Amino acid sequence: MSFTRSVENYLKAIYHLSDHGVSKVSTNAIARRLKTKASSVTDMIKKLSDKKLVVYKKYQGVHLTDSGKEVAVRIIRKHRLWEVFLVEKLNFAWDEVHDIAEQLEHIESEKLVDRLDEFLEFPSHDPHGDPIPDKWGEFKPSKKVVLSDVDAGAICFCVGVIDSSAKFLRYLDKNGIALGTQLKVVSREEFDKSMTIKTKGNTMTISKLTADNLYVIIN
Amino acid sequence: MSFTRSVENYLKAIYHLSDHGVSKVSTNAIARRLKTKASSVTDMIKKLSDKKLVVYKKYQGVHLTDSGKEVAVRIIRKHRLWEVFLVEKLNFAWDEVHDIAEQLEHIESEKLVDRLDEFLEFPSHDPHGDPIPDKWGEFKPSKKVVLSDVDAGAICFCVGVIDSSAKFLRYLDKNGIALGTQLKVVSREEFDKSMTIKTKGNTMTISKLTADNLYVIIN
DNA sequence: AAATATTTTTAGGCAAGTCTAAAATTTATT
DNA sequence: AATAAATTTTAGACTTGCCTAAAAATATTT
Repeated sequence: MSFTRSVENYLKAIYHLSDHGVSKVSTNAIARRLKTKASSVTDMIKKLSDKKLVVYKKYQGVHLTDSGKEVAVRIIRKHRLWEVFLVEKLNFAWDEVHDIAEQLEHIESEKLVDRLDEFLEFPSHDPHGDPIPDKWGEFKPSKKVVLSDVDAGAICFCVGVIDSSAKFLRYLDKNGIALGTQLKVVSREEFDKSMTIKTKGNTMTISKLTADNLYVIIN
Repeated sequence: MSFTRSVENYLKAIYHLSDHGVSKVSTNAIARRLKTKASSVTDMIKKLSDKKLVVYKKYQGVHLTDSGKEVAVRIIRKHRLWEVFLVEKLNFAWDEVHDIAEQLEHIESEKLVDRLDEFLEFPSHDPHGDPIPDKWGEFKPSKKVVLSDVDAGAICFCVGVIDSSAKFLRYLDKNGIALGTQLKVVSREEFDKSMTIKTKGNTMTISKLTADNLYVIIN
């Protein structure tokens, strides 16, 4: 099965808007996300419905069928793998890669995707900390959380920031925290909610503000 | 300037058919190459002409303008860089990469192309031995020749075969000749046109038939 | 519950790119 | 030079995906 770029984009949008294909999505929500008009969305939804990629009842919104979900997940897998490639291999910053990955995700070749996956050593998450589905469309269980929610003793790795100001990034850099940095939460201080964490190089205490702005994956 | 995929494909086809944009190309030749109908080609040619990418006179064929040539070369650069990536980094065979590169060549991002070029260490030729234009659209001077045309003393590297039968490829493999293999022509025998060549590993004599079927680039 | 506002759908149109069939032009052949 | 053959162009139609404007359905206020 091969679909047009547009069909793929609609399915991906619906997938994201429906919380992994679970709930129903309104025409307007799709239009907003794809920067198109509601009438265009209605047109396309009818086509998707004919192709059995979504279930549609007039005025009631849509939801993905299993095969629609499958297509969406395949696109997401490609998008995230390409993002890893751009950041890890071509030294792009993690905030530069989205638009390029948006194009690369439509390249058709299963062999290419699998080879890329292998080349990147089967990454479990993209540079934004979002999980990468495997070849069979399965997501690894771990999920992105804010560092301040992590219990003492846990080992995790840094996958993203909320505050992406130059100031904050510089602060992290100075302290040896970067994308992919492994860290262990040594202890948490009840009083001011600060945390002591240990990286490969050193141990340090960070403020609640810092911990609130760091995304990590628990190993 | 950004063009549709279709426009890019037409320009690339015309470039190849016109011997690097030099001579005029007929409607039918383009149709044959793009597996489309002559009438479709006429339609598109008019649009390309409106955009000043080709010069067109009814019934007289087309040729590329400078800006048409520029666009074509940019696509060719991308195509060939991606081919190198697929072969060198993702371990594709050189005869598997064309269709995938055909898709990748349309990805739009100058930064991506330049980073890829750097990542691949500025390759001068693709896996088929065709030269890769640089960032400014300039081709490196060296060109692909048949090994039997190379003078004694010259150092070159293998970039392709004419006979791509399994038998021939196996023979080359057995003798340590592969894509990218450096070799020096030690001497040429007038009598039977055989050649003695030296690779990193060993020195051997090859028949005229073999030398006739190997493409090399002279360093 | 009626009136109003919002959302969604329909109807009709447009641009890109393709097609077939027929007409125009050029090229080759007798 | 006239005719036949091949090439190229025109004319008209189709699909995909988008649009605007108006109508229909649903949701929200009063």
